[in-house]
Amino acid sequence: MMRINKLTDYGIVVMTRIADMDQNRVRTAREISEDTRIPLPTVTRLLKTLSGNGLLDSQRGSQGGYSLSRSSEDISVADIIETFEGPIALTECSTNTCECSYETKCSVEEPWQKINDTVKNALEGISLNEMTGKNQNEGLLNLSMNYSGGM
Amino acid sequence: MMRINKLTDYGIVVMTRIADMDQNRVRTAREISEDTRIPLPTVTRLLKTLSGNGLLDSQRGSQGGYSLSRSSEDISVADIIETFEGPIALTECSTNTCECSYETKCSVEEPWQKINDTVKNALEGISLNEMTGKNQNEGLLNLSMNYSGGM
DNA sequence: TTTAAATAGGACTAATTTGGTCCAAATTGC
DNA sequence: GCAATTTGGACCAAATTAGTCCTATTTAAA
Repeated sequence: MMRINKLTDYGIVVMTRIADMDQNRVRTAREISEDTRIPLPTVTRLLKTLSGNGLLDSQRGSQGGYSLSRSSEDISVADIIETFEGPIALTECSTNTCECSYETKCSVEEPWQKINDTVKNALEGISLNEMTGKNQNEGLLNLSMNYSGGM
Repeated sequence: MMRINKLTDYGIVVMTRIADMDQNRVRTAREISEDTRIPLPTVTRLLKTLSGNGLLDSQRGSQGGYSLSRSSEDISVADIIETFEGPIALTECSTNTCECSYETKCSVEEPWQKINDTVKNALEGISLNEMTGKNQNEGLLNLSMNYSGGM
């Protein structure tokens, strides 16, 4: 059903949660696990991935924890997805130099590029801040898609 | 990597191939397999799915085969994807009545709706005709995305 | 009326990916 | 030194996906 992975989904939940909380204090994996009810080992892994990719800052040791590496306005949904799934691309064709096994595929390559770009733009346009509860029901998420193609 | 499934990808290749060919004659699974180099059993299955979902017309028996059920301008990439993967939705949350296991997830639901709509619109905007070799390099695929959101 | 060429439907298996857990090491503050 | 954390990586179980195969049905033509 053309899904993002469950872990990516959790990743967004976790990031949203961190963005929602007081920014003056780091959050431990345990706290986030309790808040979100996602099992601790899984949260641990999510946080490691997120900090490894620079979306979170981490502080080790006692009193350590995680915090956003930059403002929630400056983190996009695309950033989070790419952290877990690599470059946003619906087909293999569009990522690397296409090694299509079946010849016809390649005639299809260019349209796919554009499709992917569109999807990517859409996801880059949503900031983490917009995912938080802070600005609910204010119609802040105002996404439109103009298609002016056809023959 | 947020992919569509391989079979869906093949499905698009197969549809593109059929659209590319002479429309006055039906095509057999065997022919399409030879053209695309996708193994016959797999092609067979793809074609069954595509005709079962109304994207192809099928004619049984000797001299039978498959043909587009409507003009290639009237078949979108979204149609093909949905045939293989069901409704286009990046998260489970957005398909059915959300049964989120983790409470925070739901605050995230509405933004996801919009994200999904955007992706869906993008894919509905690409016709099968535009995927064919018929109109290469004519800049026919003119997709743009306007994001007018933010705080 | 028989036969050959097709599609239709569904069961089944193998391969791959994903989700989730766990352990040992390194770091830090008290 | 000790306790609380993150870090890194290995590992297994579960779920999904890809691919194959078999049998029935339909149709055109010899």
